[in-house]
Amino acid sequence: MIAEVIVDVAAHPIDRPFDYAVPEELQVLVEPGMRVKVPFGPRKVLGFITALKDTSDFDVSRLKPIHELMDVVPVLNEELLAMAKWMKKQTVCFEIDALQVMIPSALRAKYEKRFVLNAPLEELPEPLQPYFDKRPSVRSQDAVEVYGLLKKELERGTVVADTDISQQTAVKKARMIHITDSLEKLESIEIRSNAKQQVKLMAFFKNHLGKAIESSVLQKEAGTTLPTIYSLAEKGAAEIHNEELYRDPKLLSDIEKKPNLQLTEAQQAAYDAIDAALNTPKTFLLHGITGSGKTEIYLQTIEETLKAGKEAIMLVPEISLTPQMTLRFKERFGDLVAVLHSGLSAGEKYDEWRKIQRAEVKVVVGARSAIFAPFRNLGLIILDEEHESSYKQDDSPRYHARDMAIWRSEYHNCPVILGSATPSLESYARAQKGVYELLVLEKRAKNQPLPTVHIVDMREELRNGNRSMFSVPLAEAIRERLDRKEQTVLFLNKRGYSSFVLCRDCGTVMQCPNCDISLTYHRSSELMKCHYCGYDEPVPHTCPECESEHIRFFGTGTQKVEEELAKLVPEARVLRMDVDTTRNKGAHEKILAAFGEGKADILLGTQMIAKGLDFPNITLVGVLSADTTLHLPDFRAAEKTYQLLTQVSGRAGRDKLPGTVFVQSYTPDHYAITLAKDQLYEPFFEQEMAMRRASGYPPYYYVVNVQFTHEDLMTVAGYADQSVRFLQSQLSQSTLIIGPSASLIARVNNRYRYQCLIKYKKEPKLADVMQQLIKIYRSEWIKKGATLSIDMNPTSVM
DNA sequence: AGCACGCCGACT
DNA sequence: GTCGGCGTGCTC
Repeated sequence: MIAEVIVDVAAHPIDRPFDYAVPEELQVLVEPGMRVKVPFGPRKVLGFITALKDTSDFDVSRLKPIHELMDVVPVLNEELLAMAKWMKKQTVCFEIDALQVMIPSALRAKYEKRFVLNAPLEELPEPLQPYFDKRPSVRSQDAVEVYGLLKKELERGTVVADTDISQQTAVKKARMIHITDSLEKLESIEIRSNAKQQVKLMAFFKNHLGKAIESSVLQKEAGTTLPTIYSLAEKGAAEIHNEELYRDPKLLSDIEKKPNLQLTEAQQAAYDAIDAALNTPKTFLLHGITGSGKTEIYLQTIEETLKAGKEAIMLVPEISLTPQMTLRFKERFGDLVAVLHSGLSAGEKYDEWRKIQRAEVKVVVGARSAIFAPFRNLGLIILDEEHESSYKQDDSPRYHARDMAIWRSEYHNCPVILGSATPSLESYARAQKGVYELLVLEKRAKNQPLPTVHIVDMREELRNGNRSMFSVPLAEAIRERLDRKEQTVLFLNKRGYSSFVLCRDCGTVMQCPNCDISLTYHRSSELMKCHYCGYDEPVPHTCPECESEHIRFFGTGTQKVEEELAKLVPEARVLRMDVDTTRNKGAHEKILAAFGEGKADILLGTQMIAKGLDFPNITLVGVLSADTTLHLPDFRAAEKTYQLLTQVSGRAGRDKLPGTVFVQSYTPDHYAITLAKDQLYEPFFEQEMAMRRASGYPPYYYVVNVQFTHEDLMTVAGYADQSVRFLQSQLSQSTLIIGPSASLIARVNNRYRYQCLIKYKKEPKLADVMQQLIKIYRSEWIKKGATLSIDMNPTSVM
């Protein structure tokens, strides 16, 4: 028996299956999808079995045997193995990367070099002996001081090198105390009256008959110690076992089950359409304005799916994956729900994943990578906020969760729901063409009116002599809310406001010496940091160029606004939410909870407050500058601005009190701003489509971004130029190739970056041509220290 | 990617 | 003479 193995080496020449002999004793056990340890050249690596067969094109007598089987149950099933192959083609990535992204990070291998003793200890030179006298091997990193000696011994053969392959986390085991369920038995046990500890514990036992409690929890709750527990256990009051345990971040027991809500007519219509298609691989685009009750439709269609004995995946953007959000699912589906999000430790994620693999849960709620949940009988996939760019992974494998969802829906014959208040142009265009079925919710579920949006022309403010960040009408509105004890949310677009140091005499902005980007001022550490390469230096007192002392610190965007706000309304209680104040685990939730409880009048924040903020007392939303996203050099700038404004406006007036929104802008007539005012999606779509058609961008054209990096500017420019010429010769006439040109950030970590953009409508040879380009790169440029990265359908081209 | 092999310069 | 620099080529 022969196994095809994809080994854990991400490099072009290795990116294909290697054949290995399956040892006799493993033949009954092996299955595709299991991980194996295999010899690969002079070392050992981890790999995935992708197929089993009886013959090989390779010389069978030279096949090496599998060294060790890492799993008893496959970690990937046939579906996911097939999906990885497709993903490799689709996204131009290594197959091993596609496989790795599908399993929890805890199962990914860690490699550690070791020196293993291969002769009697006495044969080693004296200084080496202490390293081996307790153990037969020593970790490479623990023996740095004696590398020279070890090298000699390696040559003599008294010591051999080896790689230790381990995974990060294993199954968690715990000591569980099972209290007997028989009160009689407990009462029959005699305890000496001076054994006070035991008496106390016995009382606890009597109150918790038949329960199983983890030993450490029991010790805390009952105020006892392990020996006491053991003494009672010996008398028959309890049994003690070591058991596998899930690291359950939260106990579900206190969550109250909640019934379905009554659907509105529009919701019902959408629900019926999906319900009728539960066994077809159809994609729906659910276009519902903010607050139109999309989630209730999700919940009820999931319920139908479960009734049919199938499973469901619910994807949400990472930032909306808040406790309130997941609570709604747990209220409906109880412990049939697994939640996967970045706040979990690797071990916790692994446990949630195991629940899915063992079919103990039926619903997964999670961010992007939850699309790989190893369900076998998938009945429904939902992507909420489908336009979010976080559904696309921005490093290899550069996959889009939407594409993966549609692939799985075809495999399982089940529908996909793409939900959004502001669909991506791609999806809406597909819905118009009939590729997706469009479902529309035009009204808010509780029939609240949309908030009133005022656009404030900041040029006018400036002309009237107002140079602050707050326009007169916004400032007035804020004061009004303070008087009425209502809440305000102020939204600051972080980009464009990042904090830098500027010399007011010569205009110098401090730059990173390794990257073409300005350094960011970090107040907490008093350092200037580069966000691209990690470089830092102390904050200067004088300008490094002209030695002037007139240097100005532009504080973090939100910090600066906070200071101005304090001048404007000194009496207001302000909560600030940005990367600085949410760095600690749980800080995000704490700030939101505090705001929800009315502990502050104003919440000031960046992107992260645009989503999921749902408090009845918010009646005012201020967007301090709508322009910052609008003028980014990216074809999606208008789309992103429209989405953001709609999203942010949706935070106001979600309950009984009507909401008001102020959008400040220097370009108040731009269609992305005027049309977002009344959430006129269709007209926005039409207008933006016209722009895209004129400039040849998605959805009219597909885009591929090819980026090159090299230490030397001329070299990388040369390679980019050769590539463009090669691509032009291979691709069809109608395909446009833009560039090569320097990337927006032309240098990162002392490497110059060049890119070109391929825009095409139909290009059947594209995958082949990209492979050929990789071949050229492999045979010539890679040796010279260049890198090449290919991004199919990038979300942004900056 | 990582590791071994192999061929040339500067040291004991 | 040997140690060690990194170019080249292979990995079932």
